[in-house]
Amino acid sequence: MLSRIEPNSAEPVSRRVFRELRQAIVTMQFSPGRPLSEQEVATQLGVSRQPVREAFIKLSESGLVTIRPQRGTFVVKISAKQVIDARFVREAVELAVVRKAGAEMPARVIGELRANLDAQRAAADEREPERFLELDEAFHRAIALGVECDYAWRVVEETKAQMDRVRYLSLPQATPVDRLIAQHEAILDGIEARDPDRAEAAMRLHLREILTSLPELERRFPDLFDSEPAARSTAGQTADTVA
Amino acid sequence: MLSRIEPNSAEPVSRRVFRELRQAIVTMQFSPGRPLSEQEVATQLGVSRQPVREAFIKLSESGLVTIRPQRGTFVVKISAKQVIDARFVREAVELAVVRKAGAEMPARVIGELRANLDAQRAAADEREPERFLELDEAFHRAIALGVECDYAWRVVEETKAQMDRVRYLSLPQATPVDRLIAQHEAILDGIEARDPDRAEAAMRLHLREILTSLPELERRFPDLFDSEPAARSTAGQTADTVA
DNA sequence: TGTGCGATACTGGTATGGTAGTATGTGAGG
DNA sequence: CCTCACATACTACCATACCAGTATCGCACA
Repeated sequence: MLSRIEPNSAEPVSRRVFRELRQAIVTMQFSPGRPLSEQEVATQLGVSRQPVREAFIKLSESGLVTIRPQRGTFVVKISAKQVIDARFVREAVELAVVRKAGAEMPARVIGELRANLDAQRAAADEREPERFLELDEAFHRAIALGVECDYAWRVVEETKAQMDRVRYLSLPQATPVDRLIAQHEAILDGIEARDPDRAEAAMRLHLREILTSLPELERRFPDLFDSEPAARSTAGQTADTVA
Repeated sequence: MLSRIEPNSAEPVSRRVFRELRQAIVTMQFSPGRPLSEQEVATQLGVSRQPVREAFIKLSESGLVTIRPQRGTFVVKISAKQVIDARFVREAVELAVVRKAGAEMPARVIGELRANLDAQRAAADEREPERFLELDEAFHRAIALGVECDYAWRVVEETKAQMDRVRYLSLPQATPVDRLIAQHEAILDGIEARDPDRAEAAMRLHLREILTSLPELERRFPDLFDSEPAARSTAGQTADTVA
């Protein structure tokens, strides 16, 4: 399941473990609810428990696993509320970003985005959904970084982690890729036309897309979803302020 | 400087260390640029290096320290760009939240917010700026949680970490607390009037406030600020996608 | 047959030792 | 006096060992 970590040096082992596990989780190779043992993962990857432990900490910070002391570490189940909340934040941030892009996106980046769009079409023609997902992410990232919203993109990336699992879950089904590409084009048109309102509207429409498949998926895969939306005992470090 | 960690049990030591250090950093007890040694912090707190190390990891995830392998761990200097970026995200999220609040905030929470506002005035009268900061945070949090935007608040909390250091830095100077309270009231009025546009406008005005003091502070405390905005080598886990 | 208790095999949390890499300071040579 | 090499004192990283809880399973007993 997990490939052994070679002493590639240069990059810390803990980071590699983190990347490996993160990838496995968002691509649904590790089912929600699955227990992850420090010991087990460590032996499978051929490293000690320590780096694995640190990777677990980062994953829990990202909200992908929950660490229950003395009990175990588990891949968090997909929570409809969590996905909706993440989408809310993502929409808020990306709308602000795309407005900025509509106002001041440099021409050079617009060219890159056009090229990316062509690549998306190619990936769609050749029926390579995974490749399309990569290009999709790159498209959104290029918009954010194009107007120097690095931190904003970092936040979006985190919210995406939640939503990506849903996307991978809906991959086998017919994904209306053409539809998504058309939406991307509308966004880019708005940016190129220097029309923040149009760009924002197009982006808003685009980001609503994921909500359509959510109820269907929750019905089809009930055991992958968190049954009750209560009990948020995740990572949330509480700033202990008073009322 | 740091109080020893008593074996209070129940709560993991690493979490307590994290809270302690985080507090020390955002309140500027630990100056930006200051080196933090695992060994040193561990002995000062009377714990082993391991929990300290884990706390460092969480702090680096929050962007409050940078871990440079084999070199050292340092409190990150305040970066004007970083603050501006964080503010951008915070504005995007909180505007969306306050719009939602303007549409569907339950009356009960509005009552709580009124009470909080009174407490803010009391704190202002009694010249207790730190208490005011607590109430300020509680005010914003209550708005977010009032419309069940838990995750959104979590994101805001993270962005706040960056901005709070600036606030603490500007505390000794005359802080126009009355002005802030008036802005809070305007926001709440907009919510109570069920007028999302008004609430959003008030919130936007409010969140711009921090930008006013930033250049002044950067001029007065140049050594606390990152000289050049380049070299973002923070926590950013890269999703290695192609162009 | 059903129930409760206890041994056992886990879990994550903490402590500690060793290693590789980096900065720094010092002394020799120009 | 300046420059460069090398010893030394750090650093974070990784591995290992031990600890304190938790769940589970089986056996004794009602």
